[in-house]
Amino acid sequence: MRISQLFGKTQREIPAEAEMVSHQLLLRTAMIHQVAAGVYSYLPLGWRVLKKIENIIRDEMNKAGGQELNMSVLQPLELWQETGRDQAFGKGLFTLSDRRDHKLVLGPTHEEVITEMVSRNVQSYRDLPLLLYQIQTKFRDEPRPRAGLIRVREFIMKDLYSFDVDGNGLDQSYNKMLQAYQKIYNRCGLPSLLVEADSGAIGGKDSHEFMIITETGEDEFIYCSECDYSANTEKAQSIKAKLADEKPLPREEVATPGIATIEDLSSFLRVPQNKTLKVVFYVADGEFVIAVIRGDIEINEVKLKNILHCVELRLATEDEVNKVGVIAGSASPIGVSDIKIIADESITSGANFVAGANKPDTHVKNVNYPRDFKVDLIADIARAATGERCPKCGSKLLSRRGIEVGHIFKLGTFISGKLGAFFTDPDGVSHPIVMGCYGIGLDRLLAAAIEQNHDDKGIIWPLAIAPYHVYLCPLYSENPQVATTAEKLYTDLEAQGLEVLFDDRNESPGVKFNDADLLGIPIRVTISPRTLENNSIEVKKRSEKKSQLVPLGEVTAKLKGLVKD
RNA sequence: CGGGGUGUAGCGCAGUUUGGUUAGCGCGCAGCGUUUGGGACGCUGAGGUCGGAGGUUCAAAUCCUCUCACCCCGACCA
Repeated sequence: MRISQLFGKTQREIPAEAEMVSHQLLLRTAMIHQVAAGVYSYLPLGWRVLKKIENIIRDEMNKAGGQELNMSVLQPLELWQETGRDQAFGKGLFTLSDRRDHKLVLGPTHEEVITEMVSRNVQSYRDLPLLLYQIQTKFRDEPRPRAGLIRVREFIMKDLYSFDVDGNGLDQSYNKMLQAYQKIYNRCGLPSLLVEADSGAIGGKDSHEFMIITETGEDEFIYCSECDYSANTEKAQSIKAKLADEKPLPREEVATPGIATIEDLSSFLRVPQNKTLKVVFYVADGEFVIAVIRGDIEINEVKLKNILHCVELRLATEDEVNKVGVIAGSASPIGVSDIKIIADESITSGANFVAGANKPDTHVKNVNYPRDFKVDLIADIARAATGERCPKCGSKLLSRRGIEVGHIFKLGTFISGKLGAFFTDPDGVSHPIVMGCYGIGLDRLLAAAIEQNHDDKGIIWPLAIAPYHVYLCPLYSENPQVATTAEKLYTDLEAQGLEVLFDDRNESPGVKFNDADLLGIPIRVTISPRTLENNSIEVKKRSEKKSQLVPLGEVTAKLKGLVKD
């Protein structure tokens, strides 16, 4: 490709709206163009990268035994109502009405559609197992699209669905996918990490995410310093150090004027934060709920949501809190009887906590559970944190940030059961098909690749997903020898199957080199009168500082070798 | 949805507080010339509904009201 013909121009300046590096670079290299919040178009360069990622994924899916198909983007809302997942997805579903006022959704995922289709085509255990997938645009009306391609409302996903006769079969399919995913990330040049995850709105039991580690990632995960345990923070089991037992003392009210936060309370009363109780108000599907946890620990709302089996969980508003009659800032589970109270396990060890008094500007010392208050349920609703003990081996836990670039789920039978996808076993007995689903967001993987592979000059593409292999960069191209050498090399390299971006512009060396670095093409080939004096050209890898002169006769072979590595 | 912010040329910005002539600057773009191993220079030129609507005023990018879009922080997730 000649740069002079390429649609899309590089930009010197960082677009004001872009904060994340991948977002900035995607815009500066003209790989994407924003159409609306969380909606982007791809320009040729970006689309090439996406296609490379797509082909790697397709190849690995096929190798794992997957069959590619393509399903409709439009889906009847009724199908979602049958599984109840219209509720779970809630406002995230893009819905529309047709001319007959039939409600349709733009597919955010395809469990319903594929299961319905599978139910018509699978009757016997002999038809199973099945691995079916597609690579297709998905729509989710995200509450907050952000960071360029990291979180968008329209995105390209590879979604594979597995259908098995039993849990054993599901485990095998799941493992196949797990390994295929690892191969995909490796082939893309992106080391990934497998972490345990919550299954969220998709549903199901076991679930793992694939993380690409970057400090700017939006997900935090916990991992063990010794063993292989790792989990998304929202999923990670939290094992808090137990507090020493003490003799329970009599309750005692203290005035705490103007004290509303745990930090203030702790310093005002000179009590460590882990000797206080924190109370947080939520509304779960319309029901007011109180969560109680030790003052030094954060509540994990994903766990809380799962325990409450609710669809929507949000913090209660001030009005709602007032209406219920608890006093924000001095709230307390003491004496509360008609509201559901969920408490974290952390309140069961230690004694003589400081808690609110449900009176303005007043707290209570020496509060003890269960002596002083009752709860409806004790559970792990705590956010795991660095420094805690590993639930598997007891070693110290650490945390890192990353970008979730893949997520796999053991769905089980809850969708097939509801949609009537059954098979008959060898004994003639009917069973629901056991399902799994496996997703990769291609756009996000692209963004993550940049997030992980860049320097202050621009992108450093891993060879396998680079838009082009070679940046052909003639300097002083009005020099006839430079021009003819460049043209010939361009033709030769393309004939050899190398993908060449030919900077045929009449620009200064600085402009060309800077664009080469910005675009991040893995190999740069410079031709100038200076190199031609030595009957050679200069070859430089984007990932390295050094360059080397290569005799003209050896260039093609040399570059072919570099691209193979 | 709650909190914070920004909308002026393709991009980055100034001007808005304190209303006042033809709305500026840099980059980029077009033409000509000189240049060229890390974002060259000169000259000439094109390019604007100042996000939108309404209002106040002799006069609005600037003040008021409403509205839209986008970005950032939280709930969501590939």
